[in-house]
Amino acid sequence: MFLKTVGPANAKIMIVADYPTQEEFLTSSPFTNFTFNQIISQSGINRFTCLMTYIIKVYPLKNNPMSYYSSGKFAYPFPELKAWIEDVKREILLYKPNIVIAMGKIALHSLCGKTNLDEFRGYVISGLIPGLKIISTYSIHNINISWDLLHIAIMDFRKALFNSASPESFKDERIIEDNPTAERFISYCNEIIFNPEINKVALDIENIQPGTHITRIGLSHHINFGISFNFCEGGRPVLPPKDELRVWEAINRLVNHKLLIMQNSPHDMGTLWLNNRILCKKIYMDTLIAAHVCFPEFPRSLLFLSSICLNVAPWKKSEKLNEGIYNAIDAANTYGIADVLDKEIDKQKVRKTFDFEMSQIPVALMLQLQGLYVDLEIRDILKDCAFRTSQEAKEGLEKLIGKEINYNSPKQLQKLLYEDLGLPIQYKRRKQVSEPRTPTADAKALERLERMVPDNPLFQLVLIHKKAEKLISSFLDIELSKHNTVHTSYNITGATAPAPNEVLAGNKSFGRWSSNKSIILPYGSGNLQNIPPIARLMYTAKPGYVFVQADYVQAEAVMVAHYSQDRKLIDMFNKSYGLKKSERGEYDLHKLTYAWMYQMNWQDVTKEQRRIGKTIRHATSYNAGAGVIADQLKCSVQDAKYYLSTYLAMCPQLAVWHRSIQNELRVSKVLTNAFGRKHCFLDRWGDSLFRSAYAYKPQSSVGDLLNMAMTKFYQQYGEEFSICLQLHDAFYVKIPTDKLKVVVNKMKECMKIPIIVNHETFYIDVDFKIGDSWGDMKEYEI
DNA sequence: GCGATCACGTA
DNA sequence: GTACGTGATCGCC
Repeated sequence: MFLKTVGPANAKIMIVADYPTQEEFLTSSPFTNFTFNQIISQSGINRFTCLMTYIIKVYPLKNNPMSYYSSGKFAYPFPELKAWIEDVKREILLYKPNIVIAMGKIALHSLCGKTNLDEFRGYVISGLIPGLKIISTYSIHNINISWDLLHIAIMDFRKALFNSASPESFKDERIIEDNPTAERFISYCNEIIFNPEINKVALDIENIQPGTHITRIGLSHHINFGISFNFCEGGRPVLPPKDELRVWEAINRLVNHKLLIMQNSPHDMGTLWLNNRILCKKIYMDTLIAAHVCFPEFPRSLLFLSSICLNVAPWKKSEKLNEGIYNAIDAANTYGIADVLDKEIDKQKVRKTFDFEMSQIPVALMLQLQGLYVDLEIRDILKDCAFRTSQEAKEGLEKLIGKEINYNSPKQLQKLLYEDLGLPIQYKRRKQVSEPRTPTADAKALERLERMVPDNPLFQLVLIHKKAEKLISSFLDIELSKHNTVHTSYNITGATAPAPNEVLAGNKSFGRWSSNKSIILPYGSGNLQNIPPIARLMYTAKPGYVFVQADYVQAEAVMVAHYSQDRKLIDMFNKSYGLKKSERGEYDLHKLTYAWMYQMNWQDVTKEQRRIGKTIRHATSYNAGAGVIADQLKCSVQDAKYYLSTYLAMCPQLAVWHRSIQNELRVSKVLTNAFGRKHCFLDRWGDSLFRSAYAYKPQSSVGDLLNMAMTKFYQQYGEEFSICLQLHDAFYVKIPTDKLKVVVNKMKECMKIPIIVNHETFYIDVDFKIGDSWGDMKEYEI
C-alpha cells in the first residue's frame, strides 16, 4: 500500500516531501505529523489549497531512505524509487502548480538533480521539468533532529507562498560588471562619489589565504548592480603599480565619502588597512551584526541571509561562476540584505542594540591588529618545564603498566582502563535520559576512578601527562608574528560556527564576544579568551609598562540576585558596593552562602566550607543537578543532593525565578536582558531550553555591560591608553607605569554603568589588578 | 584530505 | 549548569 497524492487539482503550490513518518504511513494519513502542521500553519499557507505528495511513498525500511539507492550517492535509485520519481514528475506536469516546495534532499535531487541542500535551500530555482519553479527546504526528519530548522522552513514556505502567485520565474535584471577596466572602475567610483542621491555603498573584498593580499574588490550601490575589480591574475598584478595606485586612490576617496555596508567588516577593514592603509571610518551597517541583532539564533552567512531576505538566484563558488561575477553579486546582495535588515531592525525595535554592536567594531578591530606581546624566554622556560613534566609522567606510566600507549587517544585510554585493567566503565553525562550512554575516559572519569581505587598513582599520572601535553600543544607551542605577538579575531556577534552539514549548527550567541584565530594575522592559537593561568605568564608588558585588569566583581551573581529578587543578597551587594577589598571581609559571598545555609556565623566558615558555598551557588543559579555538583566538589552524589536541598531551602526565590523564566518563555520565546538585548529561543520545550534561558539574562547582561564600558573607554581614551584584552567580564589595558593612577580612575569612571532590573537601579563593583605579566596580577587598591 | 568525535581550556 | 574555540585521533573517501 502506498500513500497517494492529496489535494486539489488546481493547486498553485505543490509540496513534495522525501518520505512519510511511520505514523503517517501506518494510518494512511499523509502530511499530518506535528512538525509539518507547525510549518504550514505558521507560514500562512492554507493546506487545503496545496497538492501534497511524497517521493518515497512508504515508510522506508529501517527508517533509512538511502536504502532505495544502490550506492550512498543519489545517482543510482532502485527501480521502485525510479518509478515513484517519475510518478511525481507526471503529476507535476499534469497539475502544473506555480511552485513546488521540495522538502528534503531526496525531493531536491529527484526534481532538480542537485545534491547540496544547504546551497539551494530557500532559493527559487528551476528544476528538471522545464519552466517549473522549485524551492527546497529541510525535511521533516532534519527538523525533528534540529528544532532550529523549523523556523527556517517556515520562512521558506512563506517565500514559496509569495512566489506562488504566478508560474513566471522571476527575472534577474541585475547588471554585473565582472571585469571592468581600471578607467571604468575609477569612473564608477567617481560617479558614486559625486551623485548626491547615493549615500551608501556595499563593499566586499576577496583575498588570497594565507596572507592578506587583496585580489578583488566588489562594489554595489543597488541590489541590481554589482561591479568587481580584479587586481590579480594568476598570482600576478594585472596593472603596473602606478595604475593600480590610481584604483586604490579612487577606492580610498569612495570610502571616505560614502557610508559603507559590509559583511563582517572587521575582516575587510583590517585587510584594507594592513595592505593599503585605507581606513574605513564611515560604516553604515555590518550585515553580520544586523543579522545577529535581528536573528541571533540563525546562521549569518551571505548565502543564508540572501535566502531569507531576497528573492534572487543562488550563487555559490561551486557553481563555477567566475570569481568576478561571484564577488560582484556578493556586493550587490550585501546591499540588498542591508535594506531588508534595516527595516527589520526598526520592526523589531532593536536599533539600540544594533547601534551598540556597531560601536564595538573599532575596538574589536584595533585589538585584532595590535595583538598581544609574548616574552620568548618565558615561553621557552614554560615549554621546557611542561615537557619535562609530561615526560616524567609518561615514564612513570610506562613502568606502571609496562607498555606505551597514546594518552591523547580516548580510544586507547578507554581500552587500557576498561578492558586491560577491568575498571568500572565511566559514562558521559547525558542531556536526556533517553540518550544512549557513552563511555568516557575524560578527566572527570579519571578522578572518579581515583576515588574508587585509592593509592593507585595511575590516574594522577595520566592526568598530569595529559594536562602538560594540552598546555604545550594548545597554548605554548604557537606560531608568533615577527614582532612576537599573537593575534585573535574578536567576534562581536559571538559564535562563528558555520553549518557543519545539512543540519545547521545552532547559532546561540548571548551577546558576549567570542574570539578565534585571526585570518588576517594568523599567529597564536587564536582564542585569547581561554588561556590557562600558567600560560598567561608569557604575556608580559614591556619594561616601564604595566597591565591593568579591571573586572566586574561577582557580576553574574549580582545579576542573578536581582533577577531572582533575593533581598538578602541584594542588600549584601548594596552594602559592600564601593568598599575596598580589605573592608569586604564580612561580605564574602561564598562564606555567607554557607553560613546562611547552616545558620552559622560567617567567621566560623572554613576554607572547605567556603568552597562548597561557592560551588553550590554558582551551580544552582543555572539549575545544575547533584551529579555535576558532586563532580565539582569531588564528593558523593548523596552529599551533593543534601547540599542542594539545603541551599534551595535557604534560597526559595531561585526556584520562583526559574519558574518565571519558564512562564516568560510560554508567553513568547523572546527574552530581553537588562540592556534590551533580545534573544529568541528556538529549542524544543524542555529542560535544555530552560537551562539555556536561565543563563541568558545574567550572562548576556554582564557581557553587554563589559562591552559598553570597554567601548566607552576606547572612544574616550583609546588613543592615549591601549586596551589589550577582553575576557567577558574584565578588560585589560597596557600603560606606562607612571600613568597608573590616572588610568585606573578613568577605567573606573567608564565602568560605572547603572543597571535596572525589576525597577531597581544598581551598579556592579569593579576590582583592579596590576602586573608586569598577565599571569602574575596583584590586587590594586586606589 | 576532510569531518566527526572526544577532550579540555576560559568566563 | 551555560557560553565559546582549538587540537588530536580516527574512520571514511
